[in-house]
Amino acid sequence: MNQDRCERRMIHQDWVEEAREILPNAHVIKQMVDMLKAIADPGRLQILMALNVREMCVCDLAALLGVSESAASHQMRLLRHMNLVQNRREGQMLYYRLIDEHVMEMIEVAENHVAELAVSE
Amino acid sequence: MNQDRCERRMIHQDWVEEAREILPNAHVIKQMVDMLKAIADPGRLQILMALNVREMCVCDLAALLGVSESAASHQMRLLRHMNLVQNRREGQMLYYRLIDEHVMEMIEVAENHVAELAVSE
DNA sequence: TTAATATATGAGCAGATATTCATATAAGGA
DNA sequence: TCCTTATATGAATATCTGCTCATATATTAA
Repeated sequence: MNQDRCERRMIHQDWVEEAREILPNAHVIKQMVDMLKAIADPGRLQILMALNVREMCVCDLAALLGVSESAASHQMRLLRHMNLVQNRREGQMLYYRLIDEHVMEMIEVAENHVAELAVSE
Repeated sequence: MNQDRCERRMIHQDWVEEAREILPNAHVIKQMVDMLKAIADPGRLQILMALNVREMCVCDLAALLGVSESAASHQMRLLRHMNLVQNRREGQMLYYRLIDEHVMEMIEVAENHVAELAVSE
């Protein structure tokens, strides 16, 4: 098995053990990844950036991205389940807004990163 | 077509247009998403956090994650192509290290986010 | 109550992504 | 030179993800 071979070939066992100690547990890693995955999609990223300006309804977001309302609604469900957005009903429409300030912090870091890439190219 | 229906049903055309103006262009969005996707994976996230402590070789990283060296090498290629890590040869081994400071900024925000989730639960 | 609008949701499909397996390359030692 | 070790890589497979389509729910108006 590869697993065994790798155990035998592990070069710096002390480094690996130290790394294991500083790494968060599997549950925390999963929560971090879930949040990152929520942002790591062109559609959802644009939705989050748009909602940072003002709340919007599903049809607006669908029009913004040029996708069906069903597709937009699926994305909003995902963001809702990740506790990144909330909605407010006004008549027939649901207005979505951001509820998490960390998301925009991360998006800003990503923007800065890309801006620096552009300079260094 | 759904697309047309949605255009017809767009509720706040002015909001949508304003959102379009503040959104980065498609190329920038893609670069941001590529970077986020690179981090949004349990294996790569742990690799990046481990490399933040010290450089490591592929076999160490494979052992750390409990995956084959081939799988680890594929992940490293991806991170390399994203310009997030660099390697340095020392004899037969390649030592990988971080070359991007934004990645850890983002990972720290994600960590804080999860820590706050834990408090509010 | 019936019809229309706005959104939600489940199932299924298509495209993307990660892993495995086999093979290739690069360096060191015999 | 030949063998071993460490890593890289292409192809195939398996899993995941996002979209579409059909249908359901909730609200408003007639």
